[in-house]
Amino acid sequence: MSHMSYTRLMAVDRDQVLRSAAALLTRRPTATMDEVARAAGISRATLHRHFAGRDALVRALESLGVAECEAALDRARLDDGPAGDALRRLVREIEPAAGLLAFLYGENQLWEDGGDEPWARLDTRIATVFVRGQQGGEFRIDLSPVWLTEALYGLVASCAWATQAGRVAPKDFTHMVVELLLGGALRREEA
Amino acid sequence: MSHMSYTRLMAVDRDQVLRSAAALLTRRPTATMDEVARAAGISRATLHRHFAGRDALVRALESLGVAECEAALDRARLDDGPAGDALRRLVREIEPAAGLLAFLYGENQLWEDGGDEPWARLDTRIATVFVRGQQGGEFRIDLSPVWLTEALYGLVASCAWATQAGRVAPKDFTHMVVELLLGGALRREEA
DNA sequence: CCGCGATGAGACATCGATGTCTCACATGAG
DNA sequence: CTCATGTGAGACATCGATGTCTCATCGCGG
Repeated sequence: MSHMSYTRLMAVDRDQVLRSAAALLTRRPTATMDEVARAAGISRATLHRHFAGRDALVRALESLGVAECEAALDRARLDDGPAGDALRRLVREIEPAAGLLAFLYGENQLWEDGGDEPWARLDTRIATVFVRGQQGGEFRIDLSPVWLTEALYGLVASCAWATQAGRVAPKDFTHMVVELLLGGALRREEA
Repeated sequence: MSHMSYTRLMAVDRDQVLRSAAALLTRRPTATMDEVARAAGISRATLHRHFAGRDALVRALESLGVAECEAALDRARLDDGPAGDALRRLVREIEPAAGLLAFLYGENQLWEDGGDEPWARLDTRIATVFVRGQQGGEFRIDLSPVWLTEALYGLVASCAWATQAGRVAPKDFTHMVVELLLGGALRREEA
């Protein structure tokens, strides 16, 4: 069976190529197809056999990012317990994908026409947590769920970049993002 | 005097070109030099007479952004009164430059080697406010001033993009940024 | 051993953006 | 009026990245 031989002889794992591409493009968003190939340990020709072009590669990375986010959302069990705790779990689960997310976040700002189709479901699921927190009296209602969702993406990306630049310790990632998003910079009143 | 004639005959104002370039690149970061020229109402040749190349243009925009930020910091009187109020004034004063800042913020993430020279002084001035707030017991101390500074940039850029995408009302810009940065999503205890 | 299929290396054309140049035109100073 | 200067329009070469192609090689199954 051709499928059998394909599976067995394919020396390079498509998913593995995708991972290394994500790792490289996270650090250098403008990396060349040739650099991506070398980073994956394959030739440019083989890379092009897996992904028709740069657009296809980026779209594949987008799918990967969306999938990892969906998985993180699932693991975070957003509907359980207090919304604040749900958010903490979400950021903790999403941290491993933060670099990839930051790359895709920056990439999306380059496209005038919002190609947001793959992200719509994700946005909705996240915004739902904020809505739940607001309705339960846990979150303030003067910050719209849409903005809170956007701010979450922004803080994750910012912290990922700051981490890569050495301005934030990797071990503090979750704490910095979640505590700022939930509690803000002000000290809580010692009531 | 050649200087006289230069000043009087120069139909296009260099600063005006810079402004329109900022406005365009804020919306479409990948805009062509030709598009930038047309947006400024001049030809590509004239644009190139003012700025040696795209790099020079971007660097000029960076200088403009830094200058506007410095001016905003001055107007905000960061050393006066409670640090929280200083932050509110800062975001309010910086809002007009938010689009340009967002463009430059995204642009900086594309360059592997941090060309942070122009921003260092700015970062320091902003971080100083957070330090002051922490020392005065106004801000929590588990979020580093460096991260808070980075988060401020990130939230400003995120809100600028969200505003452009129609996900946040322009009139809410300052409130959304400053309230999230200072207070976070959680409701304050009704102590 | 033979042959198939995947790979690597490289040549090649293409394409978009950029930088440079020339030339004609318009406007204001003298 | 005449000339100088800034400008617009366009041609032109260049450069980097990309997409496509060919060919030799290697590894494994038959």
